[in-house]
Amino acid sequence: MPASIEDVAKKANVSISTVSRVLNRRNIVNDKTRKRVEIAIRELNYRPNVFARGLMLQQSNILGLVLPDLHGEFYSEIIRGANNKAHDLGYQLMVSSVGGKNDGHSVLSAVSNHGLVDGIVVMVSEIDSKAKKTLAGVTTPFVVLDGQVDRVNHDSVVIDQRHGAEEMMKHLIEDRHAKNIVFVGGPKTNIDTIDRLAAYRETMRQSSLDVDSKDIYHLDFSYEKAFDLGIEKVKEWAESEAFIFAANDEMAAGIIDAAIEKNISVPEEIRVVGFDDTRIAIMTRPRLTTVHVPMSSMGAQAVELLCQRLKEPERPPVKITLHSNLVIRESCGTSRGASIY
Amino acid sequence: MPASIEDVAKKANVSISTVSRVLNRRNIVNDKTRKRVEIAIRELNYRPNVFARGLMLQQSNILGLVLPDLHGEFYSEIIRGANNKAHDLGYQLMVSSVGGKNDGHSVLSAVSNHGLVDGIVVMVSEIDSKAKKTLAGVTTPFVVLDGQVDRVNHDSVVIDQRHGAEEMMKHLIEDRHAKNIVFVGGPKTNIDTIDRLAAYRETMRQSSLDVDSKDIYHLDFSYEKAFDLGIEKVKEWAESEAFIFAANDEMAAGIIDAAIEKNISVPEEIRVVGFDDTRIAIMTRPRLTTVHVPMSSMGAQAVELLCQRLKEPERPPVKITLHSNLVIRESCGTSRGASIY
DNA sequence: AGATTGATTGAAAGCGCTGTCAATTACGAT
DNA sequence: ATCGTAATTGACAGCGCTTTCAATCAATCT
Repeated sequence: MPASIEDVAKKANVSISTVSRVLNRRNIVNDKTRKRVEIAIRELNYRPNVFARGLMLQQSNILGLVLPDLHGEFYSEIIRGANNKAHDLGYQLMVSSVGGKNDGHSVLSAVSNHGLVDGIVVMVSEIDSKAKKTLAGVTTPFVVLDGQVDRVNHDSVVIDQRHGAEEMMKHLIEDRHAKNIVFVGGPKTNIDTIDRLAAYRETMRQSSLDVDSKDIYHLDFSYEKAFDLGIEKVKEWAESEAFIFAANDEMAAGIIDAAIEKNISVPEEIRVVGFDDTRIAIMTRPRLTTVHVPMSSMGAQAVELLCQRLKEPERPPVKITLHSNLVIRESCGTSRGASIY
Repeated sequence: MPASIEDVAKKANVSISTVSRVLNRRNIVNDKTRKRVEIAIRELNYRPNVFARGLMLQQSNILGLVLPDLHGEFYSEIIRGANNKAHDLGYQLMVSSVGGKNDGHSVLSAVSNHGLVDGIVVMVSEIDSKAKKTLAGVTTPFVVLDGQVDRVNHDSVVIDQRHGAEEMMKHLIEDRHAKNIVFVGGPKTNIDTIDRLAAYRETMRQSSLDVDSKDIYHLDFSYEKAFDLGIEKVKEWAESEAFIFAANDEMAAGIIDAAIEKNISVPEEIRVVGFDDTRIAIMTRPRLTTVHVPMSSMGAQAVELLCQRLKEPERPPVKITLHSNLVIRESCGTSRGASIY
């Protein structure tokens, strides 16, 4: 139904080769003929068929983005960043989620081996050996986002969570004189949780503070679970003058709300901090002291890196590190340089 | 580089036709040959080339999702719903945003005329004549999501915002005895704003309440702008015993926080309600009375409708209406059947 | 004028796959 | 054995595009 290159050629009274040339390397065709062809193209509303083109060129100008999940602002910001950058660079983005009902590996291989996408940005939140093996089998160029794929010699963009987390811990300990810090993390196997917890332990050790394993909780990053935990523990925490370091803003919000529910005031009686610096952080009262993670940049940088790789397949792998940093608001005591939003 | 159908044929000692047959209609080929071919396929790790296939079949199994924006939970939930459904039905999803730097029309036409996607879900938040014209030029099957594309005879899924909004207004007026309701909407041309405002006006009229045009504000759906407005107006609103009907939860949250900032208590001094029932609604204190909009269903249903259309191109257009409904929490007075989350 | 060059164009060979149609084979019936 | 029929397979023509490679033509040079 749609016009083909042949239709254009007939209409413009040239061969399809010529049409193809004005499409791809317009400069090498005579001005007059080019004009004729261009008019024909416009009149027929002609668009090259992606498949035919892809078949010849073996490329689609489509990039894949594979995420562990699509839930929450974290991922949606990554998508946004990736999508904008992709468009800027002339690519389309295909988003897939590995979580939920979809079997992760099947999705990944669908996106990749398909041969459809020119490259993939993969975000793996839980690196197990299976995931590594899957990754190893992927023939399409890809970059790893925020996954510590150890020893895998690949392009990657990671956030230096350690830095932000340590900054936060130091703030709690040095500026706020915290003695007792409770860590509320996501699942044990989750990469971000592992990193943030490592920073927690390390800083505690450096400051000669004991870490009681009872002070470490593994939830699922959700407001609800954190709220429930808060309801149960918040009194106890208040008595022990605890600081709560939640591994994301949502859980921090849940704990704050639990405190309010239990008539425990924040930051006077307990202090709560978050991670990610999502919009939630400015919507809680008090606003969250948290660690800013450049979410949309992550997506954008990963796409950019991927495109560079596509241009220079032989280039040695690059690792881009994005920095996270402390943002002080009010959920952890009188602010020093607090930002309103 | 990757194995082609010919490689498989050679390896299995059959013709490419036979390989193609085992790929597509396995039953019509002899068991023994089929086994041979299957082994060859596995050994070569063969995957049919999407482009070649697409070229023949003129279909890609890719669906496009075009959104006005990618910002915020509303869209991310739609993506999630659409993505899951698409996968369930054997499709891949390609997401595009029309907002931001991307010129909307170019994106739309890129996604559509490209011929890449088999169908599109388009969400248009601001229907102007230009948008309509663009839509009219799209040859790929598409369904319109949440856009009142008047008189355009198309598959569409819309939310019955009117219903939810009216329910809300009635709740305010009848149960809460509101006399003075302020409407805080998004941009004037935004479809959702238009609908919600219409319901507002209509209910006010029915209840013989005056609507002062000074009580209608058009912001941009953001927390920040609403917060600023709140800071300015909240005292005044408290004095006039106003109810604030915000057109989304984010703005409602902004206003509540402004009230807190100004030491005005919610819901005692002013009452604020939202729209959408995003996660924000349970994170504010007090929690938001709001209108629940089935966001992820919207995405899912739109995709499902689109796939049906692809199967039956000649079927008369279908319009699916999703219902929105009032969710009573605490931001508007003592709750009657309030839910905790 | 005849030859050489460069600019411009067209013809045709695929890219990897599907589907049509004809050819081959197997097998039971005559 | 011979035939008819059904089951199975292969040859080949495209799908719409890019890209050599050769052909054409005008312009320049000897």
